[in-house]
Parts: sequence; structure tokens; C-alpha cells
Amino acid sequence: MTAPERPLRADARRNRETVLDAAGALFAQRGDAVQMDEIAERAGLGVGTLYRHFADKQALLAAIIGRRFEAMTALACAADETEDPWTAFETLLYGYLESVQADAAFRFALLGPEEPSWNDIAAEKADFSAITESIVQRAVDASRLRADFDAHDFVLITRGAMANMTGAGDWRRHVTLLLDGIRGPER
Amino acid sequence: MTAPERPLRADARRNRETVLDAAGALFAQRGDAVQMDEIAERAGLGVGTLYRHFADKQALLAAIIGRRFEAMTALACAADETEDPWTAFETLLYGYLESVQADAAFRFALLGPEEPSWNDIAAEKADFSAITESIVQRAVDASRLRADFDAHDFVLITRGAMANMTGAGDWRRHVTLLLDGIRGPER
DNA sequence: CATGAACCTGAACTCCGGTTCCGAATGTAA
DNA sequence: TTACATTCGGAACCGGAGTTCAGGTTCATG
Repeated sequence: MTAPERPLRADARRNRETVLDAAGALFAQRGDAVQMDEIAERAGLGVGTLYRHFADKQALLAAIIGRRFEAMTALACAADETEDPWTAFETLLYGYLESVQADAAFRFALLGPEEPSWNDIAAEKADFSAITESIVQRAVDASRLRADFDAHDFVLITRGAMANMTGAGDWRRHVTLLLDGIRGPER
Repeated sequence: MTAPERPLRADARRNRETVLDAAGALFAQRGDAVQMDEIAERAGLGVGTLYRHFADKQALLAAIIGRRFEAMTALACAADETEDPWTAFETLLYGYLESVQADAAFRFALLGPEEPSWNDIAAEKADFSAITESIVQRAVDASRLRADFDAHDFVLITRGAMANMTGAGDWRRHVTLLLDGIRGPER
């Protein structure tokens, strides 16, 4: 498949990291609205260098998203450590949402439609999904989540919360409503 | 304030409607991704004509959104007619979401950040909010909605559902979870 | 019917941002 | 230290999409 490919030159490897860091910070702040020139400037490099390391803007964005998914997986693993199934679930849910809140690019990527460039991130995504599924299952088995709750529902409530990340503490309220339901005592 | 301004010429008034219809259909289908040339073509007019009636693309979009809000207000009024507070609420909620589902432009407008061009739509928006508030209040007073539920929560759950309008029946499931909560029987 | 204002057309213009490209610079191996 | 492949820099390029405008057309009025 892939050629033997000799390792990157020292400076190249260093620059690659620099680009990733600069892009990560800017994308997190303003989503994909940031332009290549800005990233280059922030990284202290020329635009040409960005294109040496990434085919195009989408590829760069995809790389960043991939990174985030890895971080999310780590977070989910940590949550899965805790004994109590419900605590594990809550830890995952809130940890995930708090992270997402700080990253506009990740948010848009998750809310928007599937991009073709997401393809080579499938692995990272799958890893995260697997752990999520396990945590959800534990909570269901312990009857702390409704019996028909599944991993896809996690995505649903997660997206719902993300859509409410414009104003102040809106998304937390949204999660609260989700946890307890919106009905009143009267049947 | 506004000049006396003589009425539009007959053909101009007709064309204005044509533009609004064409733009409405296209925006509903593909959001603001449609381009001015497409709208002109669909309307069977030149691009220049669009600009005779609307300052720029944003203004045109705003006009369309305004129209939708009026339709939503009508829908809400109808819902407010029904006796039972809960039925009224459900009618509003589902009616609103079904309409929104069919209109990408409206959806993006509601999910995205406030645009400056939304200013001259404030009235239509306010009308809708007023009726919504009344319906919500009735349901709360009848204890069919939790006591701390307010109009802003309606916006929250509405946005949550909209964020889940990509796949099949996802948003309905999301609303179900919202209605009943996601917890299981175990405390 | 004549006159002029309002209106329409659509090719051309402009701006913006992603992408390219080649000479210069730098790292690496002999 | 020399030689060369790799990498970098950033001005120039390019295509796409909103907007303009000069000239022709249509409606309304006397």
C-alpha cells in the first residue's frame, strides 16, 4: 500500500507540529472560518509549508478533528474506569460536552453533514464510539438509563446540547431537561 | 420616517412575488448555499432584477425568513385555539418542527448566530414568541409541563431537535427523550 | 399616441480566499 | 566540506460568487 518512505527531515517534523498547533487553536476558536494565511502567520511559516504537509484545507481540518477524537477517547476511557455506571455516564457526558464547548471546529464538524475528508478519521471515531457504547450499556444494565437507550441516543442528546452552545448556560439546562423530562406532575 | 413613495408598477410587484417564491423554494431546499444566479434563473428574470428589489443576498434571505415566521405565527395561533393545554402545546411543538424540517434556510437561520440583517424581522419574531409564551404558560399552569418550564426552554428543545434533523426520524426520538427523560427506573 | 420615468437584462467587474510554483534556504549523507 | 534532495517562502494565480451598470424595454400618464 504505502511506500517505505524515509522519515521526515527534522525541521519538517517540527514544522508539522507547529502547523497543527496553530491550526488547532484557530479552528477551535472560530471554526473553519479561519483562512490559511492566518494559520501560516500564527505558525510563523509560509502558506506553501501548510500545503507541503496537508493536501488542502479540508485535510488539515480533518487532521485536527482526528486529534480531538483521540482526546475524547482518552476522556471516555478515564470515565469508564469509575465503578458506578451512572457516574461513569455523567462523567462522559459532561466531560465530552465541556470539551466540545471549547472547540468550534469540532462542534461544526459534528453538527454539519458528513464530509468526504472524514474518511481517514474513521478509526479514531470508531474507537470513541466503542467506549461510549460500553459506558452506555453499563448504565442501561444497571437501570440507570431507560431500557431502550442506546449509543445513538447519546449522539442525539449530544447534538442537541451542542446546538444550544450559543448563549450562556443554555446547554446545561438542555441536558437537565433531557435527564428529567419536561412533563409536569399532572398526567 | 419613510417617504410617501408611490406604489410599485404592476410588473414590478408581480416580479417581486416571483422572486420571493423562487428564493423561498430554493432556500428551503438548500439553505443559503444557493446562489443569486440560480434564483434569477428559476424566477425567469435577470440577476439585476433581484437587486432592484433587495439590497443584497442577506436582505433577500431575511425577507424569506420573515415570511416563514408569519406562517409559524399562524400555526401557533391555530394551536392556541384548542382547549386542552397539553394538546395545544404538542400541536405547536410538532407543527413547528415539521415545518422547520422542510425548510433548510429557516433551520440554519435559527441554529446559526444572530445576523445583523435579522433586525427588520424583529416584529415577526416577537409575534411568534408572544403566542408561544402563552401556550407554554397554559401548559405550565395546568401542570402538564414542569413548573420551571418557560418560553426559552421551548427554544432550547426546538434547537435540540433541529440539530437532529439529518438522519431519518432522529428528531422525533430526540423529542421523545425530552418529553419523558432518559433516566431508568433505578434511582 | 407620445413622452418619460420606472423597470429589466446579463455581461462584465470586483473581491476574496484557496492553491500553486519556483527560486532560495536548510538539513543530511558521504 | 561538498553535493544534493528536501523543505520553505510568499507573491502570483485562479475560480467562484456577489454585485454593478449602461443600454434596451415596458408600463403609466396626459
